Amino acid sequence: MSKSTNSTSTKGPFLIVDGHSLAFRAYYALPVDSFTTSAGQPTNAIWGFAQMLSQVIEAEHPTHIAVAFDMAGGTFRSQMLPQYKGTRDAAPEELISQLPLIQDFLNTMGVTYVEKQGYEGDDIIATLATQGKRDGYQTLVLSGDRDAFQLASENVTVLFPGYHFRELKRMTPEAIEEKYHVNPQTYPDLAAIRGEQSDNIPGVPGVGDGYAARWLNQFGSLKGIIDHADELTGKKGQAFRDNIDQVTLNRKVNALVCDLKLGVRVEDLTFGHIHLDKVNALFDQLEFGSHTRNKMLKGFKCVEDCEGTVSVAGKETSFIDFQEPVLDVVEDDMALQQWSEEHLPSTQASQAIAAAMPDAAPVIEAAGDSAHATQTVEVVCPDLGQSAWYLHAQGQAKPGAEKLEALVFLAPDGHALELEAHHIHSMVGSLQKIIDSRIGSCVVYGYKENIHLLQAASLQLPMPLFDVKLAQYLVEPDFHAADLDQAFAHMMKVPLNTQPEVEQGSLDIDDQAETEDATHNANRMSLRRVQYIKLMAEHIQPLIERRQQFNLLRIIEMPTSTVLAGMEHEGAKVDIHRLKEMGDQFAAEAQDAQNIAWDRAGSQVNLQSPKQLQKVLFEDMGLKPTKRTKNGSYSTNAAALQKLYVTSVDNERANDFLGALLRHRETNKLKQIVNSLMESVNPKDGCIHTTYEQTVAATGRLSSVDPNLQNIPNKNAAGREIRSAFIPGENFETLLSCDYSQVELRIMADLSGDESLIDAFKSGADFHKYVASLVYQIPMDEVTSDQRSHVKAMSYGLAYGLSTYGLAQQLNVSPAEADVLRSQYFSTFGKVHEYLESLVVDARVKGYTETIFGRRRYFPGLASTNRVTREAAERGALNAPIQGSAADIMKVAMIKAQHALSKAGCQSRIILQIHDELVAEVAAGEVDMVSNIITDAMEHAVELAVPLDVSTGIGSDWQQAAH
DNA sequence: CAGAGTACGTA
DNA sequence: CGTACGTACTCTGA
Repeated sequence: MSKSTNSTSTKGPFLIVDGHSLAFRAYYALPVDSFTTSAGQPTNAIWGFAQMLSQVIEAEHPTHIAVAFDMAGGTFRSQMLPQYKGTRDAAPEELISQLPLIQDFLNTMGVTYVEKQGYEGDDIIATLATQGKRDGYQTLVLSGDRDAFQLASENVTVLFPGYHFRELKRMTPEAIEEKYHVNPQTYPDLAAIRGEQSDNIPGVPGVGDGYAARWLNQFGSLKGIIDHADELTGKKGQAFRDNIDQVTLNRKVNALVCDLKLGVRVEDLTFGHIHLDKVNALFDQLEFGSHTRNKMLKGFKCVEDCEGTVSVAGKETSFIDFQEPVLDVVEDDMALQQWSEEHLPSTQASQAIAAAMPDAAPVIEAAGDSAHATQTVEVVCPDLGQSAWYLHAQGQAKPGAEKLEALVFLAPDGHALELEAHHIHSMVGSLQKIIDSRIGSCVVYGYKENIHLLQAASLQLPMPLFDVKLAQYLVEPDFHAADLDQAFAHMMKVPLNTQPEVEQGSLDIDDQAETEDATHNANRMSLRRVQYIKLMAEHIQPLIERRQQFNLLRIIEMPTSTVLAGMEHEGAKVDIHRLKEMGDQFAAEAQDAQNIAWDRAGSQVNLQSPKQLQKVLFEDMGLKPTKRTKNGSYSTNAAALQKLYVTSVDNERANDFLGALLRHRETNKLKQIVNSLMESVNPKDGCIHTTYEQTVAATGRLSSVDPNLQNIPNKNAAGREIRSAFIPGENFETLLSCDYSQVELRIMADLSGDESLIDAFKSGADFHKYVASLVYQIPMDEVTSDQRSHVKAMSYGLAYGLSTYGLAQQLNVSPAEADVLRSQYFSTFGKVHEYLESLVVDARVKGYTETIFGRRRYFPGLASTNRVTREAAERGALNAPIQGSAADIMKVAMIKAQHALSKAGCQSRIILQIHDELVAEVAAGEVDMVSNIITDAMEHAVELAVPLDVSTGIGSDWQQAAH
């Protein structure tokens, strides 16, 4: 129903769409990564466009629609303003390629689109809006271009996408006045003063909407301000006077032409005849999924005269259906038992499902038979809708501070149960029984978080059937949602925080504040979230199935969650006094360095402010800058400072300053690290409980947050000292550290099948020295340390897509020398070269890369016409399968190690993972056994063509355990 | 007060 | 002009 009924117009609404601006907004609002067909055609813009159009049609029921497009080539504006780019010409190729598809889409929708050489879509819109007004239509202009605001009037409303693309703001004259304090007619004056960054139009520097509006209201119009320019005070006034020419030009450019000859009449632009079969055919071609498609078509379907069935692959489907669950109440154990028997899948059914699922450890044994685990039998995931129940735990999942607030169950029959904390406590026994007996058919969002939450109530959560969060990570590793709600919004392509039961709610700008009490609200959220999990699970399960990633999910990711949850829960013990000592010492050194720096600088510069440092170094001291930052300013990073330091020996004051600054940088950083570690120590147990993020790193690695224990200094002696604060826990004796040597290179050797490299690893000799002797064709004992380190850098650079330029810079040699090294290297290891090239080629063909366990990462950037973008994607495609396979292998090793430790009845446990290193705390008398178990698990996580080498060390702290 | 920019720690 | 991360700090503009 139209919301703009307070007008004298009776016809319409007439919807005018700024095609290009909308496509542009959609393109940048939606990740192109997740919207690309298997043939590499990006579809994010068309999807967003269609989605937005559908939403507006559903909400506004327009009777007439026109879509205006820019045409390629300049306009009269680009002639007036040289830096003005016709927005279309400035668009990225990935967007341009979608414009014809958008027009195809409009054709299938029976929507007319209009373009005119030499003019922009804006002018067409202005002309149509003028015609609509003249002919008595209630008119809506859908545009992300603020220039359209000048068209707003009693009968013309501009629909403007907000920060979130799908949130439309109704820009009526009143709304414009409220936001900008000027009327629509004056808006172009304001825009001319302020400028328009997106169109590359500079305004008056330092003057924003506020000042512009103040002046406009004081003098009535831009012309008025110019006439009284002398009266403007302050810096901003002067800035205005300095830029009058620019502003005048801006005003000419942003005036819209409203009397074009378009050859169409509004009455001919009727909307209503949709070619549904063609829409479906196009959407098939674009590989739009069923949920998203139906959601989108829902809007179009409500149009009268529209016949046909919305179908996907010939199958009748329904729209996203938020069926309200039946919320039951149980007060005691008995009722709970009864409820579970009545509504949850039977124990037998759950166990049958569980029986069909392999145990993690044995399957990994099977997978370990071959590096190419994708060839092992793929376990099939049962259809979730029929046989699964859903569990959602609400509360705080931070390790060491876990708190369970509520548990929500959703049964396959639509019955739901919500238990609050006090209930849970009194029913722990029966709850555990229910969970244990039916875990085989349970679906969760975030297994690891759920383990923590349930543990807070003394409940133990065995491995469920399916984890939506991990599944989503496997399907779209480059996307990371902050929470369940965001994940839902993203996966289902619906606006965030929209009440599912309220239709068309997303177009309201005046949200009514919820006045219900907090508890009730929290309950409603929990209930909604468990529904979200169900909908997401049903959406994502077929995708996992189609990609054959259920094994990866079941035998690697989910068991990894178990291991990580344990590590996080136990934490790593630290010597707090030792930390305090070090912190004080670093603080004193930093202070000392700062005093010297301040003395030499002659002022109290903030040494942590690059901006202030630039002034001191390059202005006051007159040093010659070396490197620029990407922003154009002069870099003050360590590398740049080091160079300055070396070249300023004759300038004592500057030299002293730089030396002190470098020292301050280093010690201050260490001070920060120590401080943050101290703040993270849990006072209850003296341990640091990090959180390992299992769904963040796009390659499949883990990351560590709050605090990050994967970047504790290790390169310099001073920093490495911090590791000595990590000690065994109370009932443990020593720390054991095991790390892989050159895993990534070994993976490359295996996957490339390069005999020379394989032999290099099999030889067991000093690897880099051995490789150097091959590359330089000299005996091993003649390899110089320079040669060894150059070859070492080359080897490591391989997996990063290192350029010869970068190599040269790192080795401090000429690019020519680096080039020679590279060709020598590749002629020695020809298959490695071929393999690396093939990674990129394959990724270009398939659109994604794959690790040895079938973990994918998509690279839409490979098809980009932008060199920087494309080459970055190429390096990513080179690196992802290698880094990712190493991550897979480490995960398998962790699972195996933990399995073996518990099987052997060891008390010892893994406490840290740093990508290629595991740290364990070892109980008395277990050193040899644990060392063997972990080493074995790591060495035999998979069998490659080369051995996996693990080096180990023990000590009374982490530093000593290093080797 | 959030976000961009810069810098820097790890594998 | 080297991949993958997380954190701390400053400065700026809504």
